[in-house]
Amino acid sequence: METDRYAAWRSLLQAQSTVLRAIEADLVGSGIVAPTWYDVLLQLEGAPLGCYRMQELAEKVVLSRSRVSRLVDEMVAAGMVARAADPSDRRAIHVALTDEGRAALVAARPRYLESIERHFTTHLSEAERDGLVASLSKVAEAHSGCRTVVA
Amino acid sequence: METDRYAAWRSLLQAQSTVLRAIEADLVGSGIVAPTWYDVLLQLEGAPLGCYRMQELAEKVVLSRSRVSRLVDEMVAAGMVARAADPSDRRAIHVALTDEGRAALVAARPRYLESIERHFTTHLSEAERDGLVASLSKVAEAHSGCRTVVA
DNA sequence: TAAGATTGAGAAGTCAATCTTT
DNA sequence: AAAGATTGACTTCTCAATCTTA
Repeated sequence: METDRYAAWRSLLQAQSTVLRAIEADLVGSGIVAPTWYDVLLQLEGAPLGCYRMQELAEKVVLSRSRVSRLVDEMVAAGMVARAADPSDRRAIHVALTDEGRAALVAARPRYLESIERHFTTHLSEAERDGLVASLSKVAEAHSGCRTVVA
Repeated sequence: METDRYAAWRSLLQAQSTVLRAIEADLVGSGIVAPTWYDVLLQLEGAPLGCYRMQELAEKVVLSRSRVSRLVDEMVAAGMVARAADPSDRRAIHVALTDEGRAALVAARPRYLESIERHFTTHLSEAERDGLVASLSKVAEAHSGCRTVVA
């Protein structure tokens, strides 16, 4: 039935926005970096070479390149990250954590983990979590090779 | 492990944005109403009494009241929906589909269903879809009673 | 010409303040 | 005073155009 095949997608949209709002409400005015900044810091911490090019970072945090460009502007001004030239390709620009950025990440992490735990994770069993990861990864992977679908 | 408890949430964010972008890319320039409008039309179609108050509509489509207020402005101008006074409470305003809105919905529906099918549903088994709905509904329900957590 | 990053213009969305009715 | 809707000022985000290097 059409409705059933559509239901999973609706659940996804509904759940994400509900939880996201709860987390934001949770953290507002706490002195902790905002979700978008937190995500940038987190991704950079996990970068294999310690930094990403702007474009890579944009993919990781799921924002447009232009948005990331401005975000990095602000975060550089706040001392959280630093831009660096790539000697091998002078078109590219690397972004890396500063000590201050790493400290902000460390300070924010427990608050975010706790909030995600409380508003999302705790409502699911281990099996349900595993199921979500398995299902949603399948969806995401199906798209990873599709940047250019048509020849 | 902390990372594992966090993984399901990350999957969710990643999958939603990936699929949403694919759907939008799919439908751009097709003459079909944009996703936000489609969602409004869809919700109004499903309204038990054929209409919603602004506030109810805002909850359904997961947008702020102010955003919905402006959205409805535009959609009224486009002839898709109509505002109507509530005789029993003159503070409230009802929004309902017009014939034109219903026609736009009917025209758009197969395109949206097909796109959601192709970018999302088709990648999941029936069991996986059921699992998603079950898990994510639990999360959403856990929040429905939490509008005012603290006394 | 292509790829990488940034900038300009504007769309989409939010919060706080306001107006009206209860 | 409180609930429902709208408005004003603002943040967030995107697309298209541009600049620079490959």
